[in-house]
Amino acid sequence: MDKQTFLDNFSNLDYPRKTYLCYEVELLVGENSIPLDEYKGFLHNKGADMGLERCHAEPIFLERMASWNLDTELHYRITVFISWSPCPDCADELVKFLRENRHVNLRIFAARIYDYLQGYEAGLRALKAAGTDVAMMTFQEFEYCWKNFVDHQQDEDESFPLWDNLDVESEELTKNLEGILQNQED
DNA sequence: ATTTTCAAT
Repeated sequence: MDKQTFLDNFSNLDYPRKTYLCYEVELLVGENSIPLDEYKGFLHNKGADMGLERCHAEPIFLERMASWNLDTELHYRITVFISWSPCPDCADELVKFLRENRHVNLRIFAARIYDYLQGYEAGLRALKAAGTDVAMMTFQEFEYCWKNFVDHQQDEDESFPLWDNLDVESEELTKNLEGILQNQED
């Protein structure tokens, strides 16, 4: 991914009107995990521009996961870094996928909480109930994505240019998320 | 004083 695209979209201080999703897959063998680089990448939602039907990032990702045909006899961990947390509908779709794919374990790190649509809290709780670890991205995850999903070309060692208040915002969002996930109402 | 949310004007 382009540097500026990453910084613009994953900043936890802004409100971009699009969503990027980075993903990677590990094969779990006993206590070991083996990265499967062939299933690593990123995507973004489709807008209504250019006549395309709009689609959130998650359905696109679900389609991609299904196309991998991961071996049902094996066990995988899929890690997702997404700039906006899943909306209620997408959360339901993810839960449905996880119910049908017990060999897949999902972790989601979100840069920001998408709290625009009603029922977003219940959606996030449903994901957690389905066994997904849902957490906010912290410096560690931002830096990890910077190193693993951003193109650096000549500057291989270019360090992650963190922004002011990254940690403050991340901590605040983490508190909000924990409150949402602990709440029993649905 | 401080919006913005997977666009559309």
